[in-house]
Amino acid sequence: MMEKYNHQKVEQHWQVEWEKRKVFSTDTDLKRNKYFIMEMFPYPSGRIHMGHVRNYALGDLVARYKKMMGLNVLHPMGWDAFGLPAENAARKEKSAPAKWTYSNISVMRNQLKSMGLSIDWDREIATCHPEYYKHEQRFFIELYKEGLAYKKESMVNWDPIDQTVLANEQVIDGKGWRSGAKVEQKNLSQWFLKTSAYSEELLSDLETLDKWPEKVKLMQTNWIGKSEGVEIYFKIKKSDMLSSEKIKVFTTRQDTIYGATFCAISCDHPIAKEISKSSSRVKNFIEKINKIKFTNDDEEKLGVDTGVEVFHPFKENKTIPVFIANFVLMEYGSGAIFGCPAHDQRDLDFAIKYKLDVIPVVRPNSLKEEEFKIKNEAYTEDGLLINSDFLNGMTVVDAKKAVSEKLCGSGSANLKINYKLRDWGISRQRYWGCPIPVVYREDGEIVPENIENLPIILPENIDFTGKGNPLDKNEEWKKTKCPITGMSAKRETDTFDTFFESSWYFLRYCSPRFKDPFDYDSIKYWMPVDQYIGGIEHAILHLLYSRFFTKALRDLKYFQFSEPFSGLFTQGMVTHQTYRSKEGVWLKPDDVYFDTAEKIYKKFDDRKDVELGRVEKMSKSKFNVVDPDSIIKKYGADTARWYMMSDSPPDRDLEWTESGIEGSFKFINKIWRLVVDINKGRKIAKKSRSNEDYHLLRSLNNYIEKITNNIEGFHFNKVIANIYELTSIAQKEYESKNLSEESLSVFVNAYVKLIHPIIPHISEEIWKLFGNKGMVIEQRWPEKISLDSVNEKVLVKLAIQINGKTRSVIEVDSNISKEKAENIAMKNSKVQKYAGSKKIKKVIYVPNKILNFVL
RNA sequence: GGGCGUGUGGUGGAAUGGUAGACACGGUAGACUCAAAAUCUACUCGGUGCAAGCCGGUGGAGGUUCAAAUCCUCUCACGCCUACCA
Repeated sequence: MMEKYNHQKVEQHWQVEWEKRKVFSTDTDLKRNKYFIMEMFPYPSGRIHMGHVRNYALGDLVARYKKMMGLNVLHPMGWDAFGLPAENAARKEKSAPAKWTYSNISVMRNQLKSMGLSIDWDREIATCHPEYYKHEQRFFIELYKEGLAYKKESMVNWDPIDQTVLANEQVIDGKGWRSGAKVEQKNLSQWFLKTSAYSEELLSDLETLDKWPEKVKLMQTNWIGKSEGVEIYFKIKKSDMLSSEKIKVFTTRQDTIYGATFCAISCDHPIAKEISKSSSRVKNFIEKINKIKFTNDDEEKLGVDTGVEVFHPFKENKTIPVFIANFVLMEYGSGAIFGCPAHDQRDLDFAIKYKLDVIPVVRPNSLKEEEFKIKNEAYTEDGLLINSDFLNGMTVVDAKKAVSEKLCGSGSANLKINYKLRDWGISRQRYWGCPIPVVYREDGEIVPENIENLPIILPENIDFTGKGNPLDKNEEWKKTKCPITGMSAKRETDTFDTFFESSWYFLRYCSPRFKDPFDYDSIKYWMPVDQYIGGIEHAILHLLYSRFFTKALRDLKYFQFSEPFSGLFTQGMVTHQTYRSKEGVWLKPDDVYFDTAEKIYKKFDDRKDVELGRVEKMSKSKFNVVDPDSIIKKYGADTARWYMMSDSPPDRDLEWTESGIEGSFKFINKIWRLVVDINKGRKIAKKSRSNEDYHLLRSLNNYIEKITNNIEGFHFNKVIANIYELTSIAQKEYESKNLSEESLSVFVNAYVKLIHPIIPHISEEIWKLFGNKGMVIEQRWPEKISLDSVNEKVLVKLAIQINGKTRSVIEVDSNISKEKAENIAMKNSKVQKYAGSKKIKKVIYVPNKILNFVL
């Protein structure tokens, strides 16, 4: 009886061996080409989940493959270690955030190691370590000095009971997630980074990222939101209420200026504030809007006529009313618009409600002017100008140009490019984050710390029993001196947004223990990252901030390149079936069973019917989580890795099924049985090759090519299919033919390398079983073996079609000529039957694929 | 409202203009076994036929082509992102 494959023993053995022999340690080596691959680093929540397993299995496959291709591979790992959960745990379990975080890291590090990843653990970093965050404090000071970091008033979500600032996702239905109190908007002075200074570059450089998914680039493009238009100044008709003389309005549809029947400004517009001082009607309206802003998110348009009027820029003596409207945003453009109801749906809705004029000024090309009427739908398409004086008859494009020229020429407008992208607010009123290195002096001055004084370390003696930010209450820590004058001062108690840490960690991997932020030569050698792999949920924020950071650090002269990640891959989620009771309560998979008689799922306890929920992303609240740790223990890391690659393409969602993992497990064991068998058999086999061997060897060559191409193309599910096929061929050939010792060894030696990137442990074990020296991971990726195959023709299947419909399949020599193929096909009975005496009009021949007779 | 994506067997998915359903899961039957598990073998899109085969078939309707899951037009459904961005 054959010994069963013991995955626990084997996997542990090779993990120890790899570590002992420092196989994955890397160093700068200018003589070799580098390959920098990394996956998004995890938040140390306590345990890894299946999403991590998929992410790291994917990356590890590529990393091992590239290493075997002879590249100098850097594959590091770290921890995104600051964040709110550590503080929540501190409040709940009375454990210090640092202690909680480091203990989670050590658990998760072991879990990741049990996956058998080819990580250079010597480069491990944790962002909560002062030796990491001191560098970003330095960046902040340098950015501040360059004017790229600044302070301004900004609204935050404020929980009045917990006395704390809430993140957007902590506000549920306008209430604090923990206290349930109604969330208020509070104006706080906060730190910002000037991402907007790089809007244009962030947008235009997307074009250089040809190894990024189009989808991600599109999402970033939309987020940056460039729009070209004009700022028009509307002169205000003399009014007692106002000191301002004009209202600045941004538009991209200056061509519709003759259709303007009102102007609208935001509630937060300075003019609105000024009017509200003298008009109680306006004041009441603004207060009402501010109240319903966060409770009522439906899009009802509300406005109030301010009584102020402005002059139309082209129609002499014609005035239009100025409204304050809830749909005009202060944060975009100039916080004021002109309303052209005929050609903007929002303006039309507003005009109908407040009985304002609707003047159509663009008509569709297909309709005459008399036929064209605006009812409840604004016309936003292209067309020809009407009712517009000197613009009549022009196209939209020409009219835009004509209006811009005339208005700019007279000084009543400027060309203007607007971006939706706003500056990045980085202040968080939190303890567990990187302290912002500035002090507030007694005399009111804000002074950045001296770089020599860094790091500003988080205090350890903290009290989490109270409300609010513990740093703010820590008088001892807050008390300091001005680094320049020595005058007494107080520390900034806000900490950085955790996206700050993740915006540059890839750079730190290049020289993780260097005294300064970066060792220039290391950065120059390793950067940019060749392949970055992670979830699509970071398509905008993390990836955009990292791109911004890279450009900002470049401008601080740390290096010369502009983009951090030349290749990006976004993998899909891991999903799982959900179950719910008739009452709609989520059920654990263990609590339900399949009743084979009734063909329905039922609950164990009360035998009631169970409804199959949707297949959804694994989440604790839906009870559809599978724990990687127990899977790895039960089936082994190779099985888990194999399953992660099988079935679904890596960019799509992968559905976790019990039968799927079982199937993978069976296959791993099948591989083992087969190679053990072959190893025994080869010892009594004939020595050298004969005709019988060629089918196996030719298949091997064929699959070396397929597998290599599929790895290069990230078609890992197809790689899996290829290996299934190749294994099955090997098994059949071995059992049915008298193969030689030489070809069996050649086959297994290549096979073991082909499977290595996916299932490295069993691959090493087979390598050893066959008496080889060293390790598979140190070998070169297999190339096709040379075959003196002259003695056997390569036969291919050729489909014979009549009028494009396949009627027969013949086997021919792969390099057969068209004429020869035709001759053979013509004798085919099927062709005789269908073609008969009919005339053949045309013959289409695609070598090795089809031969089509058109009748 | 806007943008993007996806629709192929019982299921996950192959095929990116050239034999639709590779490979896997599940299922059915058989071999081995006292029995079960494991393993191995065969079959598994629908219709029809003893069979060789024939017919239909990639959400739906048209079109281009010798040939369409693939390209074009319209349409339906689902998913994701985003949202009063002037």
